[in-house]
Amino acid sequence: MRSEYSISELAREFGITPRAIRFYEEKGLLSPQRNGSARIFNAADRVRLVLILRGKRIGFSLEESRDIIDMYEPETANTHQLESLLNKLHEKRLLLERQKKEINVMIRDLKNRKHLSQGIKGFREQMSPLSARKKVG
Amino acid sequence: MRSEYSISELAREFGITPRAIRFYEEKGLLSPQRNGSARIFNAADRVRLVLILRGKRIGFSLEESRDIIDMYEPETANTHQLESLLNKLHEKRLLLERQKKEINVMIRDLKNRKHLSQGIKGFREQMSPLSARKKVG
DNA sequence: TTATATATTTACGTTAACGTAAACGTAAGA
DNA sequence: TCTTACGTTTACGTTAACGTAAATATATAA
Repeated sequence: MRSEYSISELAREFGITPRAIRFYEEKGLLSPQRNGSARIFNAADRVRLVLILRGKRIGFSLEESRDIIDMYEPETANTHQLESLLNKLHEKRLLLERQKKEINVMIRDLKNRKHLSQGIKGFREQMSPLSARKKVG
Repeated sequence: MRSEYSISELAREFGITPRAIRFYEEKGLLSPQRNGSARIFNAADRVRLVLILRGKRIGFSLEESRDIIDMYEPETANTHQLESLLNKLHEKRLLLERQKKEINVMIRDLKNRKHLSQGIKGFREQMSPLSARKKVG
């Protein structure tokens, strides 16, 4: 089994450009060895790249992914950091759940076109309690 | 009940800056009336702003939100467009569900730290079927 | 009258995540 | 030897969604 990869091999495999990979290195998320000036990626580098791309799909920035990657490194991972990362993941999940609910609301709205009749009132109470209260005070 | 708002009133109410509102207008998502040079927003403008902000929370770009807003306009909304918007919303929901699943995987991974033992193999089969097949061919 | 708050337009700055191009070196194959 | 494919570094360009600042106008309260 292969354990060394060129930059274009990895790029092809993951459907990204060499430029992207170099960019990740520039940002400190990768640090492959060199053969002269050419980069040589090993299995560990490859895993890091996988984590970067997974992070992207989840909607993490590269900065956030960096933390995740560090957490996957046995040496670096301390319990406190692990907890904080788990918290971030939980928050992200909550965010996704909220977004999903909002989408469901919109889909329902559009399907029965409620907004044409009582939409505005609905919006008021749902999204801007301040203005709803303004009517009273 | 109020039916006209200044730019700063809306800004305060929704916790955004006047600049943001002007920007939305610049992008064609709002087109309030004017009193001389000063903008005057009515109830309909307000609803559009609500939709913009809802779109943002869902994770839509302003361009995408523009479509949504148009869809909420009785005159503009034709059945075909409505269908396509619903499709976009469904896709977005699918994306969110996929992201949630990936997050759950990461949380589980981190909790029992599976990646330390069989992590790399797991990644291969899960994320890069091409390379998994490469081992055979 | 001066200060304060509000409004406008114009325009340059900022962050993220690369894209794109230039200028160059190297190795393999026809 | 010429082309092709791959690699490098440097550096400017791009999109999105505003932030920030400057210069200006207007109204109102002290």
